[in-house]
Amino acid sequence: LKITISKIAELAGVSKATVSRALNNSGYVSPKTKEKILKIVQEHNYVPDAKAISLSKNLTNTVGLILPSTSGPFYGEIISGIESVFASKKLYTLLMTFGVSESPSEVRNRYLSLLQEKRVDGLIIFDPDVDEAFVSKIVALKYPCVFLGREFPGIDVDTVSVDNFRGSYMMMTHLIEVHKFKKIAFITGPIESYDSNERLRGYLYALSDYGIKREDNYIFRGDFTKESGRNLAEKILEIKPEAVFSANDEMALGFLEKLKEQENHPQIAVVGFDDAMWSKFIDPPLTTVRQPMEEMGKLAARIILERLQGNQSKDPVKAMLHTHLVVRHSCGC
Amino acid sequence: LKITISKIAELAGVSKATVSRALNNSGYVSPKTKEKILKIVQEHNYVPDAKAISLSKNLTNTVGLILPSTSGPFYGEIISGIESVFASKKLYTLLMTFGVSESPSEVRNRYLSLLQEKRVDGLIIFDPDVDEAFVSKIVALKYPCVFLGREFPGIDVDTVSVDNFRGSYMMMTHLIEVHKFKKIAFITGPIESYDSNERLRGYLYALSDYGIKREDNYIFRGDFTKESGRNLAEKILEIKPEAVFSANDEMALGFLEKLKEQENHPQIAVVGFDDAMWSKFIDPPLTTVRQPMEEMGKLAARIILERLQGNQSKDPVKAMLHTHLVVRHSCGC
DNA sequence: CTGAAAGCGCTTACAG
DNA sequence: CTGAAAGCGCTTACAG
Repeated sequence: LKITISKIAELAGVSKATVSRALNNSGYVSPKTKEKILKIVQEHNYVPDAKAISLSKNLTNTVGLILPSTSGPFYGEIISGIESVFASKKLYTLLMTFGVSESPSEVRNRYLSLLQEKRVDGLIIFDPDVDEAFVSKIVALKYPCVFLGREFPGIDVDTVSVDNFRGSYMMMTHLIEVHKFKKIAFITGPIESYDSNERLRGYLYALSDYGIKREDNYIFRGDFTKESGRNLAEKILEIKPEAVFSANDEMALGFLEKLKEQENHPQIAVVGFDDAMWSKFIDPPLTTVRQPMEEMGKLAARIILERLQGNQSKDPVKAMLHTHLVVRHSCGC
Repeated sequence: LKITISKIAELAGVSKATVSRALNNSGYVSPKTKEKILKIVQEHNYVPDAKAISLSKNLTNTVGLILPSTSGPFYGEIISGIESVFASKKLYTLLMTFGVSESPSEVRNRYLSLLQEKRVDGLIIFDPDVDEAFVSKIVALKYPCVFLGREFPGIDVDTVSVDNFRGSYMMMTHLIEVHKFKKIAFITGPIESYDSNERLRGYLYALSDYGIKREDNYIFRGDFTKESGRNLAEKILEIKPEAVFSANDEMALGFLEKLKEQENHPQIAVVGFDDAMWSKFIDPPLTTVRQPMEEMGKLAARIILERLQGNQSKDPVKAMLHTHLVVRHSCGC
């Protein structure tokens, strides 16, 4: 019943090797036999089994894409960036997302095993909290891998990250130069978040560069959830800031909502980071920093592609993409 | 260099078959030899090659997930629904999205070939515009396949869809019973959209059931984009409706934005469909209909799983999930 | 230009 | 309880 290369060979009166050559345009095949073979292939609607090809070539033409569970705004963009370069190259994407109930180490073992089982030819990994030890472990496997959203200066691995520091700094420049704000509160993300720390660093550097004294009680610790922005609102209002810079849009929204619930609430500028899908729709439309997630996906895909095509030994790519200030009305503009 | 089952067998002084049995707990292996084998496996960090297993078992443990390019609100939810049931079952997801520049037939051939190449064991397909002929073609391949968001009553195939008709009808009930509206305009999607047509059908049935005369000039043809909602606004306002029911949230938003730009604009109820990620954040928060996308993903995954476990011949599952009315303020509540 | 044969790394009757 | 052997469906030197 099942139609294989042997059947085709038999029907065409040639060997499997010749059929293989005809199908792959590899080696010489006389035009006549080739034509005959292709005709039979057509008639029987024969398509070679990818599993067999994979085994004999030791190549799956598949790369694993690892993303956090969050159905956040940008994961879709990363995916489309990647897919747009893979589709034309006959490369496939094996998607693995984190389960909410899984521990970080379970997740990591799960995606590590994709490589160990040789189920994929390489990996694109967006794992915000991964540690250097694990990255080194992955790298030791010698498969093409690119990490997204993080930098590992000491490790010989490809990374594509986003300039959080600079984005944050630009936002501060806007608040300070355009709006003349001096009393600017900052809401951080979780203490272990690399992104949050970079954004905080941008805030602090800008203050320093503009000669504004840093006040530690202007810095509030959130956890990236909208709730935390809400809960912090009261305490933040006590210091009577001119502006509140939140390390992400969610917390900015939480703060804004709580703010609007106060009667006679003060006019405070509120800005965020991420440019979430809804940021432009809220009231007032949120001034924020946009991360080039689609570009990130595209670049990662191109890097993997190049590695797959044999440039395994080239120097690691350490790319950092620029963020863009998105000025809307919540800053007072 | 590469460590295979043969090496392990050699090191353990047994045959490959025995190693295979020890690893898979298939057949009998004496505790002693099993222990010895497992120890060596550990030491050498041996992980069997998934490609080889796939070939010999003719099973990839992978299912293809086909989604439109749109990084829309619900695709993320579908994915997490699917992943949540696959992760624990050692099933993998091959993700394929539509390229914007691709023709529908190119796209379909691309995902059809996943099956023909035996790259996946089954398919979960969200292809809003697929035609019956193609569905039949897929079905003929005899692989487990479930179609999302559409029904094919005449075809022996699993489907998981959403009750657009009922969702639309419920919305109308709300507008008519709670708000006593009679003059309700409707904005459709593209004429060929199945979803749009079902939603329109709900609108028309409700009118009829409540004895409200249907006025054809209350129905406006949009194309699901925000722009089309905007562009239709002027014409819609001419008929002075009490409420505008848009076949999706995007167009409702477009209409709302245009409406708010008019000075002294009338108080018109505006409601949508989809419960997009941003719908609750806009001003006023949008009353809409929520589709249970995560559930959809979960159910599809469970169906595929069951088919994969051998219940290939069972009757096709024709599931239709309920939508939920999400009442916020844009309807006047 | 073509074929026989070995190989990719597993699994699985079958025989003992 | 274990091993020898065939098989999964391809590719690819090698020889001619």
